[in-house]
Amino acid sequence: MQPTVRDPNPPLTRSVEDYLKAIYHLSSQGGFAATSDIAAMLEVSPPSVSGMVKRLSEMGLIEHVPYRGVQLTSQGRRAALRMIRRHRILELYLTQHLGYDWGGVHDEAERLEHAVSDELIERMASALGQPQYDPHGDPIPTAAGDIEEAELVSLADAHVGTKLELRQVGTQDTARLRYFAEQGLTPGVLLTVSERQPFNGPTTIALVPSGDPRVVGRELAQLLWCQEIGS
Amino acid sequence: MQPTVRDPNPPLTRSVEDYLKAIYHLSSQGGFAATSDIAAMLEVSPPSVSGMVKRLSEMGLIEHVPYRGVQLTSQGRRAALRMIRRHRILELYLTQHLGYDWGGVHDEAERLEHAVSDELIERMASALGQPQYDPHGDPIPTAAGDIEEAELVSLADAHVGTKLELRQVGTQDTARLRYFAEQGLTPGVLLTVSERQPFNGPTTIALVPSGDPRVVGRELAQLLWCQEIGS
DNA sequence: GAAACGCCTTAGTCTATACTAATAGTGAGA
DNA sequence: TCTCACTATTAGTATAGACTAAGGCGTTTC
Ligand SMILES: [Mn+2]
Ligand SMILES: [Mn+2]
Ligand SMILES: [Mn+2]
Ligand SMILES: [Mn+2]
Repeated sequence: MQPTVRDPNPPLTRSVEDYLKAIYHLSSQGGFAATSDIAAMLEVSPPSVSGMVKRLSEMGLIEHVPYRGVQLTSQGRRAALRMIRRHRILELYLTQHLGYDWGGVHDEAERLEHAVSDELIERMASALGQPQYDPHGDPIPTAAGDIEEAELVSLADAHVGTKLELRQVGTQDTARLRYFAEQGLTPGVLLTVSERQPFNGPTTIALVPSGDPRVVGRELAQLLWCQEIGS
Repeated sequence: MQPTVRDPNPPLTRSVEDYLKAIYHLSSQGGFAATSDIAAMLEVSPPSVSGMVKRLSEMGLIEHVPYRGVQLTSQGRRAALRMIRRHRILELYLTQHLGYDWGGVHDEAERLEHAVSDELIERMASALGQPQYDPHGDPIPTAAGDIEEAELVSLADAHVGTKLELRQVGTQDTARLRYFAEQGLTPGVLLTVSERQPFNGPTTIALVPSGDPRVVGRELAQLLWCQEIGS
């Protein structure tokens, strides 16, 4: 009788699961997730992130390059996609079957995603007819862990007349980020492309649903990664 | 700017909520909940219970009489009934709307009860038509915290011909408890009263659904608290 | 190439909750 | 009334995860 052996594969905790999701989202555009960005997304202090990063890499869930950032291992990616599947199915189930609106649904899913069993998620998925998109149009990963890669287009390249959802802002520059925020250009915003001036000129857009116009120069437009909203 | 003031009313943790539920169930027959019974119910060690008991009484949720046991304060009772409402509505919703059977539903509810919002519970209750009983026939407390007191009758007093659910075993004696367990007489078991001998004689019952007969002497029958199953 | 600034990490602390080992109280029987 | 067996509590330790304060690394700027 040995003095208690540590379980080599303990279930992931709520914190761990939320960190993995944050890292997935922050590194989805191919790079590293920075400590301070993870901290901002999860509303914890940077040292808390450093501490968790150490644990996660010891668990084999992430790869850490000191002072650079982190990336998910394939094991970490699998775990992150599992949580994203749960989150998105929950959001859809709550809106479709329990009358939630887009607003309230995210916070509820953020807590429930850690408490539901795989069985419950699959029962909800069945009740929904094996859906592919959540209420916000985001793709739902399959139970096997495959996800439709969103085809993002920079605003500078988007065709005039298309309707877009702003999905990612491709800079970490504080001044630019602050400017985008002032303009109401934050991830999740819907817009239509009104016109574009020739010779690398600015793009004019209209925000949805307000209709407010914005004129965005080419340099900044290249930083705004958008997803076309299906018909 | 003071050095961080402790929130005087932090949300209850999952552990605290489960302790309160356990204490509620163990002391429902009017007495104190014993440390070792709480420990057994929650599958933790007795010292863990002593530790939690100290915290809960500092929070004003229980009253602790050292070496005797604990009882809920009215605040603790309110919190316990809130969890029981959640648990039972969840169990009913999962069976009615998502095809769960009696078996799987309890564990799922045991986790979800801590993660759902009041709003979600009330939406489920609405979808179920403000139900009064869970899938096991247990009464669902109202949102205001009222619960139908189960009218328990001891097997020694139950009328011949009635169908009963065994709800509580009114002893802590190990030998008697062991004997009851051998006989399959544990809380939750369904039975019908077949006959009773006169002059304080034994009661004969039939287990449901197996039909197996049991003959229970008066002394023991007085320890078996049952609830009549409605028509 | 040095200085400065900003981001990242380390060091040290705190809380909640569990555990084991040791001690103390209680009530049933001798 | 005393003893013993059981139960409860205390003491001490561990882990996850958060925090603040302090120090280290790298990039930008001159
Ligand atoms: Mn969401
Ligand atoms: Mn979450
Ligand atoms: Mn249950
Ligand atoms: Mn529970």
